[in-house]
Amino acid sequence: MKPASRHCCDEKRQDISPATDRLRSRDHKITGPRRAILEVLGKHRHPMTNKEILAALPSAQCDLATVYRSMHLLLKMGLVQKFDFGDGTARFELVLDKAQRHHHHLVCTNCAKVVEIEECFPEALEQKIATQNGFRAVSHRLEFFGICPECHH
Amino acid sequence: MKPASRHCCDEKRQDISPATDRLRSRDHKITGPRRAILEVLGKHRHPMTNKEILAALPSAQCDLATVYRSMHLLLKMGLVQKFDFGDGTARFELVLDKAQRHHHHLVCTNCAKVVEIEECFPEALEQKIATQNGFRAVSHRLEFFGICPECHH
DNA sequence: CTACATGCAAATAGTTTGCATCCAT
DNA sequence: ATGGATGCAAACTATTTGCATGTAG
Repeated sequence: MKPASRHCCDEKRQDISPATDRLRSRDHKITGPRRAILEVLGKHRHPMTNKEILAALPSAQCDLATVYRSMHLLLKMGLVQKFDFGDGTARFELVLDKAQRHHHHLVCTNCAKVVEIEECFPEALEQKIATQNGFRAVSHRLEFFGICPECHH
Repeated sequence: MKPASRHCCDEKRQDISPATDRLRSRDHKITGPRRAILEVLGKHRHPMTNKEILAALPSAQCDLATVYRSMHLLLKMGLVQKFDFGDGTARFELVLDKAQRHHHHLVCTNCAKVVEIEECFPEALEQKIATQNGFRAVSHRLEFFGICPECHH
């Protein structure tokens, strides 16, 4: 995945107040970096790496370590979802409502274009896998890869 | 995933000659390290990290870099399959016959026990996802996570 | 005021690579 | 003999952490 992911640049940006409210309610401070990071995530609604988030931050910016720490916090609070496209770099997406909580992606292995996928691994099948093996609290990690329309001549 | 993955130690070890034959046929040398690595993979039939492979090598061993280079080669030759359990470390499994080519795993997030899963994402559904988005050559990466029987008291 | 958050730099961990030497063919 | 393979060390990338300082509440 060489080029930075392509997004159909940033439609509907989200209101991040539900996120800041949640942070405040659990005694976390709403600092400049945190607010800026949430705004970036609310604006770019695609999986972003920590470096991409940092680069998208308005002028002043903050330290990369702060982005990492913020993502840890947001992840623990359930405010972002973490994705793994198999290239050794974590990506994050803001989660503000239940609806968008669990979903997957279709990634172009040539240009890194990302499409959000609503289909999911069949619940009944997952349940069967869990039961057959005596596992509890089973979840899955699923991403699709292929060549996008624009990349096959 | 703190502890090293637990395996129900190493049943049926596989004959690796199909692999060495294939390497030779494509003008790759069968060196000591390569043979040893293939034997380790044939013996431990579970996803192994490069470090685990190195550690499992008989006495003399070789350099970690050689393990990495060997896995690249074996992957390119289609002789191993690469898995990503989301902990930032690649894992590999020997692939000697078509049957075992594509499969998934159920991983205990507590003790790292790994169970091989035969179920797969429904082909028709994947095809639909590909078509709907105009993608070609679509594949998927899928792993299951949960708590194994021995880890829930 | 005070605990939590941040910046900075150093430390980790996984993986890759340059280069001189070695060895399978 | 000879080009690919290896060992060793250094380089890289992503991520984490210690510590002194800064600031939200």
